[in-house]
Amino acid sequence: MNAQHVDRPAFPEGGHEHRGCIEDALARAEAVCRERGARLTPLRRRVLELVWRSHRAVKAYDLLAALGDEEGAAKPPTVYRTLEFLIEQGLVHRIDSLNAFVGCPSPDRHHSAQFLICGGCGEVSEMTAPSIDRAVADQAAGSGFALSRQIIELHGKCPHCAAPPQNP
Amino acid sequence: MNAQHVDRPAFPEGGHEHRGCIEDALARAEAVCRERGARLTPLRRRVLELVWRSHRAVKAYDLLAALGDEEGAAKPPTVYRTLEFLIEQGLVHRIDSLNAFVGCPSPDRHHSAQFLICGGCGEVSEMTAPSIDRAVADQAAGSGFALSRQIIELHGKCPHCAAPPQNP
DNA sequence: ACGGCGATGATATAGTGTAACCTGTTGCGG
DNA sequence: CCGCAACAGGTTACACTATATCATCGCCGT
Repeated sequence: MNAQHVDRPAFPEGGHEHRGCIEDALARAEAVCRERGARLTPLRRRVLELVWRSHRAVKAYDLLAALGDEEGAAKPPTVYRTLEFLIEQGLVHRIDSLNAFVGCPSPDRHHSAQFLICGGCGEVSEMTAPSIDRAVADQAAGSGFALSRQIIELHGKCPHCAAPPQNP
Repeated sequence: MNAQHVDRPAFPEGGHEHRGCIEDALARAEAVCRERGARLTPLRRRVLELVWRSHRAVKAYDLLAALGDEEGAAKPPTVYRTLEFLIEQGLVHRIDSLNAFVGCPSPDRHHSAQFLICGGCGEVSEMTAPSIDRAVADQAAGSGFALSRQIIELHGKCPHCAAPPQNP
């Protein structure tokens, strides 16, 4: 079995074979949609692939441009509708502080998510930290607040960008 | 001494005397700016007052409209520059998930903040929860991530909106 | 074939934010 | 007083983000 997504490193090495990431993401998307009876149409598949072109968050209008390059130019509603579907299915997350979108590495299970966003390389790493969830849930409950959705986006520098560029 | 801002309730009662909130906010702003040598000009003061008209997050273009109503119509850059100043001084926070702005009840001290955002009445409550800060800092450190800014916006229902409308 | 439905296309417009440049004011040193 | 620097604010124009609305297409079941 392939349990790669369980202990994925927070930020992949620069030289990693990214094609594998894309293929894995598409395979998981196929599986998830088949299981749920959701239709992963060619357009949706293509947009998901474009989102996964990097580990950075992608802007809607960059997707638009990328789609326009290859076939009949897409229009904004097409892209936003497609993203809406992908988000509903948990295949993509929206990063509010960037107005941008990033692929979810584990769409097969429901999960809360926190995002580490590197200001250097722009890469985004998703994590699910029970300790954060617990602290948040406790605080909300303590205020009598009925929590429905948490947005946690942490900006800073990833290990590669924070490290001084000197070599060993 | 007035220690009201220390144990402020998460969401004020509907019938509270809001004029006091505004006055307090303006007084704190005056004090903070005087202390730092920052200039709280009439425009900045007016915008801050408009932000504090409610405990909801205010959109930039609503501020724009409110300013336009009363004097020579303001233009977007004016509002955004003013908000930028207020944010730099910690007098206002930006709520990224709403593209909107809310007054900070305790601008006198540096603090991380988490926001409870009610989907019912739209009110926003700021809190500083050390337990959340700690969990976040631990997780970031565990990933080798150098944290610089955290965005934590919690959506749900405030106690007044979550409670069934029945009476005792 | 027909109707219904979901996906996509097309047009238009609303909402959010910034770049670039200019003007006025303030305070300070010469 | 003059000139300068620094900053606040004004103006124009534009870029970017997002949604409303209506039309079309293709698929599926009857």
